[in-house]
Amino acid sequence: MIMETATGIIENNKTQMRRGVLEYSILLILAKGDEYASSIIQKMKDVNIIVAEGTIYPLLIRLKKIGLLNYRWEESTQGPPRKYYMITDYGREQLDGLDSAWDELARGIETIRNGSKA
Amino acid sequence: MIMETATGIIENNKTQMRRGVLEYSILLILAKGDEYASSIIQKMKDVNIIVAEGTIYPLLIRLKKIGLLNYRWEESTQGPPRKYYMITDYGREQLDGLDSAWDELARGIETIRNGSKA
DNA sequence: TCGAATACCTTGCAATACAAGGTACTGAAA
DNA sequence: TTTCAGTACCTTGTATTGCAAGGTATTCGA
Repeated sequence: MIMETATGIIENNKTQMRRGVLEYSILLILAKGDEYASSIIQKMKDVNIIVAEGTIYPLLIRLKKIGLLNYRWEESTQGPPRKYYMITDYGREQLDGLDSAWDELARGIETIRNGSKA
Repeated sequence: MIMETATGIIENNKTQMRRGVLEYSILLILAKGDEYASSIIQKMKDVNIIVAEGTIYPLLIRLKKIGLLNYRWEESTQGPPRKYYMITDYGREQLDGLDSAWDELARGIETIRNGSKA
């Protein structure tokens, strides 16, 4: 049984909000250059979007499966080999659509926030 | 078995993005004035945030249960009585937190989008 | 009295984020 | 040469939750 506390509501919602943009931000990051899972997690953390490993690995596999991403193995001198993901042409197409979706959502929220008092 | 199609990916993600801001937008709407479920759905649809009835009713009940909302019954000349929801003081407090959470997320996405090419 | 419009609500399914736990490689210290 | 710390990969099980579908009740006009 999980208690819902004051900060819990906020935390919970932050998590919810993040969920919605997970795939979007991964594609955004990979559109700038190839990255491996751990570095994606780090880049997202840098902008306060927290993702767990258990989230990112299955997600990358899924995005690969539906053709948005590909990967290649690359040796590392600092540990085990890294799986570098890259975005496909198809992935870039889809990313365009997600850009629009995000803009639309952001506009929608903005409208509700600032809209006339009825 | 559900096939994932090109538009399906986008649609799916739009849905995902919406999910994250569902509670937030409900609180935003109710912070401006009392509304009943159907009118909330309509107001959200007006800004292209689509919500189903099966989503909103359980959600309003949940938000009431954790103290963010209250409601009162009001007669209608155009059908059955309406359950008008209103935001509580506690709800307003929490809404402040959600405002920040949204701003932070929007900033994060913006940074990833426009950040230096590295 | 029947249907259309409006409004409320519940059930069951499917999607999915994440905590927790696990494997394996490298390099350096003991 | 064994052990440990750091890095990187991955899987399993659980809990949450949005929504399609189905259901009840009220009002009003034909």
